[in-house]
Amino acid sequence: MPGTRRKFRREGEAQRQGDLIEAALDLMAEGGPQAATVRAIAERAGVTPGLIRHYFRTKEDLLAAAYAHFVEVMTANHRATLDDAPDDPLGRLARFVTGALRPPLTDARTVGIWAGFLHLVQREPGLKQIHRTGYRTFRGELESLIAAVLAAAGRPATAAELEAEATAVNALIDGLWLEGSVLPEDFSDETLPRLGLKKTGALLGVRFDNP
Amino acid sequence: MPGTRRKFRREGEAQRQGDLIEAALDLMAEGGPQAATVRAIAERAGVTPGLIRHYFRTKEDLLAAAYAHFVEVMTANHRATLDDAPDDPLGRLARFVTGALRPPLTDARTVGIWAGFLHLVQREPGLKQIHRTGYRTFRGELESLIAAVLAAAGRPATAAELEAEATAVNALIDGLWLEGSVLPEDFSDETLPRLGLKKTGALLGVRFDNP
DNA sequence: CCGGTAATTCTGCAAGCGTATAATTCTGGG
DNA sequence: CCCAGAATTATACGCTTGCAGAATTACCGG
Repeated sequence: MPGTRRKFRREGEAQRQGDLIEAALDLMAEGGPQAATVRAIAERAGVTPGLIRHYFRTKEDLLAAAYAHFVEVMTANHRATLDDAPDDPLGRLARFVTGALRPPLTDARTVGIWAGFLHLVQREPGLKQIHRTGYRTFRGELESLIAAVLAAAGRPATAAELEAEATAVNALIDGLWLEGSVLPEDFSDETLPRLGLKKTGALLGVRFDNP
Repeated sequence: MPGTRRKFRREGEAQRQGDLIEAALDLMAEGGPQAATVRAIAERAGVTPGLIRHYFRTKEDLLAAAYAHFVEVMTANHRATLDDAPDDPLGRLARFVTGALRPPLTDARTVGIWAGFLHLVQREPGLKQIHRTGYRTFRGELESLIAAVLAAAGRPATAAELEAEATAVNALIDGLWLEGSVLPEDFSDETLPRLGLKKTGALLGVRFDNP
């Protein structure tokens, strides 16, 4: 009975690669590295396992591509935060901070993917480089936003001071990101952005008037 | 040739369980869940795989015990931070914050274990409970330290204010813990505790005089 | 010094893993 | 309309995994 073979439709390379990457990220978010098996990824993408090797030389290649995509999307989302931002430095920093503490940047999926990849990122130099670049970009954006705020407040800062301020605000955001993602039931929707904004003000010695 | 069988020494239950737990945590820190296989754990503990089943009903049981131990040790280390602390509220909070940002509480091993267990903790209610309890303990300690500092400064806080302050300081510590552990080469030994202390002061509106 | 027993090792198994490759089926260009 | 070639599925292999149970060995009490 030759009719038992599964029907399929041909899709473009970009589409299939994208589906596989998305499936890999979903599984990594839900169950960590253990859940992101070749067979599970293929099934989630609506495809048989063999196809993965047609688009990626190895599973590790697929995971590397997935991580790169993840970092790119995160960076783009952070940037998009400033799309409809006002012109004044305080307003821009406020958008950036609050945006970082709302979905899709702060949620269980994001931290799940982050944790799932952590060991792979530490081990593979290629992934570590991707991680560093993404981190530096975020950090640089934060630093220039803070520089503008301090300058507007008439308190220009040296490079070292600026670095310290950015590290602290960065840590505050990361910590709230972590807590809000791991224990989401402890924080209702807007408490995280509000708290992040208020305490960023405390760190920098400025006041954000408008919520 | 019956002499090929491996020599061994009998150890007490506590000793062997402890060795297995330590081995599991080491492997989890180094390579995540993928590395913490039954065979690898046994080898690291200097034992054959079968013995694990003599002391733990299943691998999951061993991992749960390992995670519980990990949380206990972390909690004990946080407490020990206050052992030789001064009496004044500012000094006590300073000890707590700086202690949390130094080894063995802040290092690559700790965050590796934390990330390695994350998905298991989210999935298994038992582990989630252990995590919550550890988190609440840390958080409670921080809250009472902050309460004492604010009271001494003549600025007593409501429960809600206190909770917000503790959440923020907690986030700052967590964020610095994360960055310092994942990118240790970016922070020399004492910058993390110093920065944490200074910025905790900024968050609470107090000054820590003595470094 | 010796037997009983619990700690430990050894061997084996079924399932799942990533990968390789052969066999099919869809689809666009003539 | 059809056929060439690429996209996709199917099958198979060797390895690793967690788990189970039988076989052995170290140690304690007499």
